Amino acid sequence: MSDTDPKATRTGRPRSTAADAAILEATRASLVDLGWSKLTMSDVATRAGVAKTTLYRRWAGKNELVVDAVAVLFDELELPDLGSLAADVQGVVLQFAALLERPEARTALMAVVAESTRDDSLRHRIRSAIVDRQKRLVLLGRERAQARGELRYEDDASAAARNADLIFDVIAGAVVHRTLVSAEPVDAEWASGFTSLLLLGLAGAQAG
Amino acid sequence: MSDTDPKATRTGRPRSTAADAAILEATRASLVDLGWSKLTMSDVATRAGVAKTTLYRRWAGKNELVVDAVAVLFDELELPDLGSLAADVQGVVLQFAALLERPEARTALMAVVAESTRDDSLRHRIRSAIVDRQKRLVLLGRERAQARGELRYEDDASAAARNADLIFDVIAGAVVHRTLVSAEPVDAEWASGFTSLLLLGLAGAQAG
DNA sequence: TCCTTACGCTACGACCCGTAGCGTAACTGC
DNA sequence: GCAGTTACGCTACGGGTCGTAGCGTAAGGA
Repeated sequence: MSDTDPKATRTGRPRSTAADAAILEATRASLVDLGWSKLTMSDVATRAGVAKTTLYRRWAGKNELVVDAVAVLFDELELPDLGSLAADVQGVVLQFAALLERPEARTALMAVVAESTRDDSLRHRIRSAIVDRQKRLVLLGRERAQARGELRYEDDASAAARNADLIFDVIAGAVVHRTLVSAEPVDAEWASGFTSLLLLGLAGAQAG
Repeated sequence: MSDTDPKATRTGRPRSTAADAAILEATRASLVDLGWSKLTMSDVATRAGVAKTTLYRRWAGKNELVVDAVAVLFDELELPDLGSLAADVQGVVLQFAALLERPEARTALMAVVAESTRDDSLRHRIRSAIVDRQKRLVLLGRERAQARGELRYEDDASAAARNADLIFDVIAGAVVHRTLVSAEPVDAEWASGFTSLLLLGLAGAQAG
């Protein structure tokens, strides 16, 4: 988690895994009740039933703690095969939107990203704990679409990687912006319109 | 700004407009030097050469102050007519990306959006001070594209409005996500790929 | 049994918050 | 001019959080 030594056989009393779980759970609960800005280390410690010093033995501060506490939420995202690229896109959009409806995710995601603009190590932690876990859905969806014949297999591997990154930023960015900046709901209608735009383009979607 | 009474002829000593400007300037400078999380009201007051109480007479707190301090940056965005829809899209993408390169914008934008998830009045302030000032660019770009014959005029006004909102979220969301979450540069190459995707769609861009 | 590490607890200085109180400054209406 | 009104700078304050240090105790490994 925050250890530098993942598998070293260390002597002494081991860290309490129960405390780990209690702290992360307490952090999510505190995010729901208080939100990012009013969440304090003391409050989390009290909720988790541990001493404040125990938190600081595991995490450097609020930023790192919250990233780890929220990261597990993003593991819930899945990409069931809905039979077509359009259906897959719409499905993942609605799933991601449902995740962003959860108050602990809403308040934490933008906050830690904001912090990460001035903290490289935090940015890397967010990337490995959150961002990369979403990106796999794009890669999986593309594979399926290629197998169905909906998309070509790409020759240039680096161009293909750039393209996957682009699509990832477009999908995730649009949903996040709609939900948190515009602050309007991502419902089936919006997801449908977005999917049309993504697949057909601006002119194509207007014609269709 | 934060006054409820815009034009009433009020008696007494007027608020110092020099102090207003100094405070907002000091806020941006503090954002550059310290970032959102380490910016304090005391620091801003010191930099601006005013008393801390003067800040609180104008703004309820850090959130509102920073929104106003950063909002003016978004007024710099323009949409010169570059002759085609593709060029206009690419132009606005690069402009917005350049804005997000500025450290005061980077660190402030996500932070205030995160705060706004638990503060309705702050969300409205962000909307009127920042978001709506970007949205006009989408409306203007569509008008031009329609005049050129690149896009149809839409019959249903509400559908047209929904569509503009969708496009706005896609463009702004993608650029923000690329810049602040993926933390990779929005250069001409990326802007070009994004524009192709937006105009032609997933399959169309791959073919072109 | 020793050794090592984790834990809970307490206490601490440092800092920031947001407000109150005061005397002074600036502008308006009579 | 002279009141009346509002803004300003300054000081001070209680309340809260931060992150750390020190201590005695608990829980494993050799």
